[in-house]
Amino acid sequence: MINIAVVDDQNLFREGLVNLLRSNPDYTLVTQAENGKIFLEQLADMVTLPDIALVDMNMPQMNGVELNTVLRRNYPSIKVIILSVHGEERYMSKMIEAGACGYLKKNCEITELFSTINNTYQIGFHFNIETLNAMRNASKYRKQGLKNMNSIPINLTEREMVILKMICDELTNAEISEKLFISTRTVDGHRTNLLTKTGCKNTAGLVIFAIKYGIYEVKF
Amino acid sequence: MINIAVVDDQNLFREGLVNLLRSNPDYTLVTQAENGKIFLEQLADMVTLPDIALVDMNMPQMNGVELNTVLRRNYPSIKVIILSVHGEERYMSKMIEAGACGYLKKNCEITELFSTINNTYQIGFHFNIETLNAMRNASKYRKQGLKNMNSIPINLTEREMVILKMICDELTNAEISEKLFISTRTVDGHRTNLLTKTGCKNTAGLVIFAIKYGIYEVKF
DNA sequence: TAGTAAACAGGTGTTTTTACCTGTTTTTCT
DNA sequence: AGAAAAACAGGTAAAAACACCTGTTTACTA
Repeated sequence: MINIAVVDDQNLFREGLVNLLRSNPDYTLVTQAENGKIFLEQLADMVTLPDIALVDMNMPQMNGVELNTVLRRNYPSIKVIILSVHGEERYMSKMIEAGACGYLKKNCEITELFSTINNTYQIGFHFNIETLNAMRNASKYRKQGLKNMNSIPINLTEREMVILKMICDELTNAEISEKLFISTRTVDGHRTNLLTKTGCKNTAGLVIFAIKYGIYEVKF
Repeated sequence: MINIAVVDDQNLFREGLVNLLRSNPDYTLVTQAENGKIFLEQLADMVTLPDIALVDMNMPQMNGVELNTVLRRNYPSIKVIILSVHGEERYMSKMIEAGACGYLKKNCEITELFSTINNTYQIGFHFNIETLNAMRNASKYRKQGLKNMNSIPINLTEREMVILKMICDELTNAEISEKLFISTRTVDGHRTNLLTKTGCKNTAGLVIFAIKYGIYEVKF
């Protein structure tokens, strides 16, 4: 018998998941909560702690990483499986560093849900090959001198990337235009597009954006 | 049927392992080699490539990591399981970054050897909880290592630091002057001093300098 | 107490960036 | 073949940055 808790702010999804878990006779649902804060309060006066906590990554008040960190410290026996929606793979490594024992996409197969829970309970963790690759990449990026490589939240064209890099190299529009054999007006246009696309105010903002998203690499 | 190769320079251990593998009817030993170099030569004129390669970490000529890297590039279908003696846990994360699909201690149980091989063949990888913890720690260390910023090679005054930070926050001279209750001319003076002291050409250079030396921290 | 560094601030002018336009050509995708 | 996206480039003007000058006040310290 595995004691399970579900922490997710999306009520419909949570209820659905709860029902799904109840359909499996091996599981006992000990509690469910809307966010990390409520869950911690519930834990405080609970007799039997859950073995497994299925925790949504994105929650108001206290998100998955934060909750994960607190649980790791105060309730190390609880194994946390992170639930995420597609496209949040870039946070995988953060999760694992924070102490997650498993990682599941919300659109996974039911069998995968069950096998992840069972494996995590028995072996102590469960990750699929996808998670592993995400971790590998995260390590690689760190190697390059970046703490974390967030994927670029907007679509920059190839040309915009090139010009952004050159801006980071302290080149002026005139210098960039020379190097690329284009008019300064064109460079200007790209620069303007970069500012609007990124939502930055000026050059300083562009440089930070470039570093943040790995477009420009700072040599230490 | 799983095709297996063994690469290990310790002849006795290798022969023992080979016999052990032969005892399992699910496995076919396609080749064995003393080191990475020989193994690569063997692979070159081999008809059926191995599915799994059990590779010792410490080998003369070409060690586990190097071989791993080459295999990953030239024979991506071969899944590498690293064999190591006790006390080499600190290299685990290196292995995984290099593309290892599994990690086994040489003093492990035979059942663990078999389950690792089977899991790696079926799922694509297999790690135990110990490996996972090693990876977690490695990430942590890397994180801390990055905080060891280079010490600032020049003497910036307190005021210059403050203004440099504000420049990184995308503030203009006018905005900085407002916040600090000083004239824009003064801010301008500080900015000029920053440029001459750091040897930068413009704002982009200042931002990169600030990040490089930990004066400004990029939030990821 | 004289010297020095730092913060302050004014003047003047140039260069660069930023912000609006406008449009054409080329490439890419359907 | 037609639509859409990207790269290209011109005009105008204001805002900001950059350069080089001047000087005062304050504080520390040799």
